[in-house]
Amino acid sequence: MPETESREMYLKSIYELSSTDELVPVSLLAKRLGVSPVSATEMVKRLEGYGAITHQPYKGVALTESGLKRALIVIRRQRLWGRFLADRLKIRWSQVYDLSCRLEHATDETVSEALAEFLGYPTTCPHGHPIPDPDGSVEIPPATPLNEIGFDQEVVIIRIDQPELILCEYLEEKNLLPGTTLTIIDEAPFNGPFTLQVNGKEISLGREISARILVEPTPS
Amino acid sequence: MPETESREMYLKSIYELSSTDELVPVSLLAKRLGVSPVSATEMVKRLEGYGAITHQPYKGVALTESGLKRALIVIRRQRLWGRFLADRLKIRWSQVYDLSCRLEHATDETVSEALAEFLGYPTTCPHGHPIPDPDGSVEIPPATPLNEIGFDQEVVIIRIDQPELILCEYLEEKNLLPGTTLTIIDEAPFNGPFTLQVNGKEISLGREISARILVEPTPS
DNA sequence: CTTTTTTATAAGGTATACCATAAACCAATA
DNA sequence: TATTGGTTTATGGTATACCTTATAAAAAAG
Repeated sequence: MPETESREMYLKSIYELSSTDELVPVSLLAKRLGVSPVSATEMVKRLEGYGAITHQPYKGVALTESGLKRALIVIRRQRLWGRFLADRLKIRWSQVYDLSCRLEHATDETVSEALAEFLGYPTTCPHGHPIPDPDGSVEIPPATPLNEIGFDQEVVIIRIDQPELILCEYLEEKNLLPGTTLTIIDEAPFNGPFTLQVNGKEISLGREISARILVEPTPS
Repeated sequence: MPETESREMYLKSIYELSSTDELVPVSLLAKRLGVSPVSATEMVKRLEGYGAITHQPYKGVALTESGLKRALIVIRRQRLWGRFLADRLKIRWSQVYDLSCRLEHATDETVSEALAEFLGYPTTCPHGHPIPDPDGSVEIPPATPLNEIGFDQEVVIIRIDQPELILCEYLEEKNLLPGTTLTIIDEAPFNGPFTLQVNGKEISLGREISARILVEPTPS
């Protein structure tokens, strides 16, 4: 399979979207990549032909072993670049994901391994995700979506799932970054927003966003 | 004009090839980019339509003012990445040009300016070429092709023109890098190779290669 | 000045990756 | 069970960027 940027993006997106569920609906994939469902189906067939994914019609797609490895190698590169952009170049946290996404496709093994050494083999990206090994293996530290946490439980943000630009700009403004400590102090009815206590301030946060914020109880 | 990788490569190549002559023959451009003359002509027409280059049929192409600026911005990015790869990642000198060439297209202004600051605003790339300003302006320090230098004149290598992989691997092996001091001690007849004195050793070097090595007399 | 070489153009094709529209199909629900 | 809605397939189209083959035109060389 020739490694094009488009194919790498599909594999990466399937990986990111399959974090919760087993099968990723093609429609969801299409929405994620900003293409029509027809285009996504086309590409899904191509990737299936290459043995990178499996497709259960009307159900969704999943990465094969080799597809998963490819995805994780791409993700390793993006997360290494993420660290570089954030830590060394002092690029704004919210911009890092999108910018590292462009660099990941222009990076081969020589560069990514030299970069890893240069950075001192970091273990997580600026959004809190673990950086896979060069051979494409990761262990994902357990964490709980913020919307599943009860009241008055002090938690610390571990990572942000699917950290797109708009979400990150919002979180950056509210200072909800990995490492931030917070407590849910109220919950509006009818699936309304949570009220959080963060750095002595009260913040209102919608359900959808809070599902993307993964936390764990503070080790008190 | 949408900035595709291919277009950026054409503009960059035209710039690099026009260092000596005014007009770059389309055939030369085609050879440089590894495409057929027909394909190069097609692209030349497109770029002319965008106002990035001018084309004098049967003569060659030249960058317009805006095309030159675009080319120099791309070149700035490549040369900054070149410094990063060589100095920070310790990538082998001969590999740097090709690897930085991939990164240049994945870099926007935010990243390239942050990179410039991180690197401490270097003035030359690892091959000795000056790094253009962010607005696309350069001054090229004078230097003489090695094949135009007389005998027994001690010179120092300033830069390597068109530093492709194969050339660089050869030069790296022979230790002919920017900063190296050498003297031409002999010249074979019928356009045969030069004999150089480098680091106490004698080296034989062909004419074509020596035309790519730009030097200046050592300030003795 | 003619011939050869180089350069350009014309015509037809390939591959990737996207689009819209319409028809067929499955699944879940009313 | 029939219908609705999401999914898939089919068809035809776009854009980029490459290819080969062949012809035409200009430049250089004899």
